[in-house]
Amino acid sequence: MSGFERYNKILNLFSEQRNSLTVAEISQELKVPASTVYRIVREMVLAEFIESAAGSYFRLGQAFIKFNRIINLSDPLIQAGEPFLKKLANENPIPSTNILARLFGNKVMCVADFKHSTFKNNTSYQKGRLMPLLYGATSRAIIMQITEKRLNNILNLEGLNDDMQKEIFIKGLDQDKKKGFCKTEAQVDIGLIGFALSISNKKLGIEASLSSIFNISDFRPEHEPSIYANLSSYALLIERYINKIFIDTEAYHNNYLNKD
Amino acid sequence: MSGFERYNKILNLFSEQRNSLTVAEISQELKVPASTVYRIVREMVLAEFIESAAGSYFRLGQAFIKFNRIINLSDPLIQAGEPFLKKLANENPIPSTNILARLFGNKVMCVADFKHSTFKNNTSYQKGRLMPLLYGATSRAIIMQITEKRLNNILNLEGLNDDMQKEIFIKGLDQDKKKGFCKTEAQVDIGLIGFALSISNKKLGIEASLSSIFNISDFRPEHEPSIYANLSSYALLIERYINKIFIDTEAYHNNYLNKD
DNA sequence: GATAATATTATCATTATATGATAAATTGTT
DNA sequence: AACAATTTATCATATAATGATAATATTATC
Repeated sequence: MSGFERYNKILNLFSEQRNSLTVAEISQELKVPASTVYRIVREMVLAEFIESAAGSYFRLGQAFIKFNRIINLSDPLIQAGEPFLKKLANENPIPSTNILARLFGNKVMCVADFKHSTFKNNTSYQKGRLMPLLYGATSRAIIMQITEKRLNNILNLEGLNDDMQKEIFIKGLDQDKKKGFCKTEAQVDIGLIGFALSISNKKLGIEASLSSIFNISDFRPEHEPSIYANLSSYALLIERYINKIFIDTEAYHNNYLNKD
Repeated sequence: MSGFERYNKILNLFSEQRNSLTVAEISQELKVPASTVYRIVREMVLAEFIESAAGSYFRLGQAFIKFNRIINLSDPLIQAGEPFLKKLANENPIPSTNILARLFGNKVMCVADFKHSTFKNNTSYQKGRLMPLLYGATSRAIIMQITEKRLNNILNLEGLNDDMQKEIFIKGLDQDKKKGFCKTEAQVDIGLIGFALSISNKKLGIEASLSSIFNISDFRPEHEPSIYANLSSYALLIERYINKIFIDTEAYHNNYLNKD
């Protein structure tokens, strides 16, 4: 364990379920002596990446709130996409949750979401939550974009090692790719149906998706055309807006440099 | 530069204004050779704390979104306070922004906010934003809680070195402490008036404040009683709820341990 | 599409830092 | 007040970070 990994491993012990830990627990999990963990934790407390909670427990620190805000204000995907999620929700024919997601290691992470007030369901998708890579339209619309080689690596990491199964999965993806959209039923949450389209920007390295999730009980086949129409027009709008941001940023940087 | 500080210094170069940087820029700012910066940045990119953007720029990474979510779900102050902010906003006699804030190093950070739909003003206060320590009711209601010694250190860090000025400032704080609430006009944003109360929990180490911000143009003296009534009842509610969370968490931990 | 300019990675001897066992101090509990 | 648990300090040793330089890779320019 060395470098940033040393710190990251500690941070990654924290989760939704286990949001506070003692030094003894960290020490046990990482098989590192307590004296060493104390030293490392103290450093991170100083930087407010960790904070001490009651009863010798430690929690994630406020620094994450601070940096999260900067990302919200500056991430081109969030900036470009978030304003449209509400509009998409309002134009969908039935109650929906609408999601912008992107790759995060070998998982998919929701980076923006808007749930319509009439949508009654606790979807798994929430901003910041990691989702499985192999299930759900949201994820499929992302991994259908990446190269076969990378996909293969990621699939292995996710535990899909069987060649037969892998081939089936990739064939399914290829079909979705041809169609240009993804549709899955109850793959992530039972009772829900999801539709997704890819969003990408090569220059910015963005491999993302826009998706709408509905209750199966609300859904009728005749809704499908308008769902696709909405998704595709907003996906296009978001891609264009991302491009605009990219160009503006470039201009800003050039300007900044010239002033030296 | 050593330990976590090495990584933290790089992260802290990113800001709302400067949300992407090149290695050359980082190298210049920190006076560290580019070859070293490349190595460090690569590590952080791997951990997704930094990500590469277009044109050899780097940005803050998605890891912050992930950890921010865990904090939102688990921070006792946010958990206890956030649900009440909307209610407070609805019960205030005039349009308002309502804020939960706490100490963050020698600054004050907003950790939750709710702006009423009728409140038309871009307050500086937004979740994750660092605010000045010496100005605004929100900040005063926090620093009035801390010990004289610590306050003195923090005031020095904030550049209030003059003994005379310091004394005046502390006397003003003491008066607010006696009154039990803070009221400031136009100290942070012109055209706004703020009211704040302290929120604390010793066991959890929480030193925070609950505040309501209004447009001066909406405000009439006859509103003041109900503003105070609302703030104090919600501050009390939030403190009690924090305590409940504290007790529940303790019980959970005990339960967890007994199962071993 | 070749060439020049930038950006990124690799190498490696030197220097600096992290490690962890132990002891000491602090804090919390009964 | 005594005891247990948590946290900090110490220090010799092992390990990792540093930065100058060279080698690639990527991007921009003509």
